Amino acid sequence: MSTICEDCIYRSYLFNGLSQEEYGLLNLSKKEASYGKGEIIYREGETIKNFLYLKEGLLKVFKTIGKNKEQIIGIAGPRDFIGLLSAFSKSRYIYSISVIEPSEICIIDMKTIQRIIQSNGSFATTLLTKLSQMHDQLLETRLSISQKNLRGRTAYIILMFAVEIYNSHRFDLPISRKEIGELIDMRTENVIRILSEFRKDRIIKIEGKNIEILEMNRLAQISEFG
Amino acid sequence: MSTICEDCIYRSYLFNGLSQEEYGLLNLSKKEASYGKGEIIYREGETIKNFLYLKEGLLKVFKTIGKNKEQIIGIAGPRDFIGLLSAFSKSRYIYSISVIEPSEICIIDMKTIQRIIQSNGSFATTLLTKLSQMHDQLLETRLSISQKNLRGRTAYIILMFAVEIYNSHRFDLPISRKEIGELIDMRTENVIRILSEFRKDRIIKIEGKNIEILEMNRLAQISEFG
DNA sequence: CGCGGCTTTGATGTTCATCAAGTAAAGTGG
DNA sequence: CCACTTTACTTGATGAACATCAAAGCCGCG
Repeated sequence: MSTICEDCIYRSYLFNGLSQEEYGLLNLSKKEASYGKGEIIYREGETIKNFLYLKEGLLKVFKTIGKNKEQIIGIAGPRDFIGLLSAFSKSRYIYSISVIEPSEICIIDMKTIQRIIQSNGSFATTLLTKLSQMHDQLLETRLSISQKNLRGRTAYIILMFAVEIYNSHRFDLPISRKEIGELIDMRTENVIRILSEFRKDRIIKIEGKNIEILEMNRLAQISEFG
Repeated sequence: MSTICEDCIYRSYLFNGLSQEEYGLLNLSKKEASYGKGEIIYREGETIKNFLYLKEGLLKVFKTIGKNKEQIIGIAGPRDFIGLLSAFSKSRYIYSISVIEPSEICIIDMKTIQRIIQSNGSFATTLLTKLSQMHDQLLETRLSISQKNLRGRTAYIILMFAVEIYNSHRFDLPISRKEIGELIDMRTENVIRILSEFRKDRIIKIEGKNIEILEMNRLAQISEFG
């Protein structure tokens, strides 16, 4: 029950305006796959063969450092391209990807993408734009985090989930306290401590994984500089 | 006394294998400019009109944070593309660039680049690769720095200058202690303190701006972890 | 020659990591 | 399904790493 790319409601604008022939290539190459919580989609070091597009779900992009330690680079959500970061610069992935929430992924052969780049200049330009935007944002996030103190980082990450991922002032944290720490360079203990502080200060309500933001403005201020 | 791109000995491999017509476009559009120490090439926020290529010299890529505070993102050297980071994702620069060492820059109209992307798929692919590599390395550097303690960061930056920029175990630091701090997220005082430690431990010789690495291996170990 | 920015060292304070210890929750195998 | 093990969560106490403050010498530049 595979959708035809031309008619796909999840389709990224990246694939708008292709020729009939190019859509044909896409449909021929394209596969779809479902992944469950905790599954690894690929590991750092594996050869890149495909171009991956996340239709639905939530993923974690990370690196393994030493033993039992992970550095989380970012969270990928619906309509994100995955592995695009290394797809053109390396032959092997530089980060690993695992599933946070059940995900639907479109898989397109890299050779097909290469062929479309060759035949379609607008596609190439749009891809350049997309890639640049992703990289910009990742770097921006890192620079931003490294400037903030722990309270600022914690506020920042709560806002990220509320605004960018769930678009709601109330949501369930999809990751553990430990993983939050790995994402914003903090120890687990401090993530917990500061979340508790925010609760005591009545900036958020928090019960297990569930978070409700009570004072958006104060949170934004703490994130900005607190 | 402008060189023709086809014959340019500084030419990046990015421009290899263009057609006669495409070289024609390049030569028509291309300008060259010299900049002296301390000059600002462009500021964060300015509209992007050109594609810049550094033939010779050394530049500093940075962001202004608050008042009198800068975050240095990286150092650009010969054969680097400048502003490529924002060129495709934004209409305005997101970082500023200033000159550390006298520089020679090639200036090509963005429209010309766009036209070549349209007409030449290989060029598009190579550009995608180049852009990805630059971004990868920047992000990698940031992640790396954030994992290290201050001694590790200081060792890392000395090695970066020695290996990537000057390719020599003896060189003059092109930037101030303060700027080193802005590059690797440290206070000026701590940069100085740790450089002094390294001297006392006979890992480096240091006299003003001049640095000589005495124990490359120990420095590498400290950078790696310690 | 004097002002402002860079460099250096020492003293002090704050922030955050680490250690420890206990409870709760979630897998796992019999 | 229950006992068991592991992993996540939480709080407090302690110490190390780093920022901040202060003061003085140096250097380049108008």
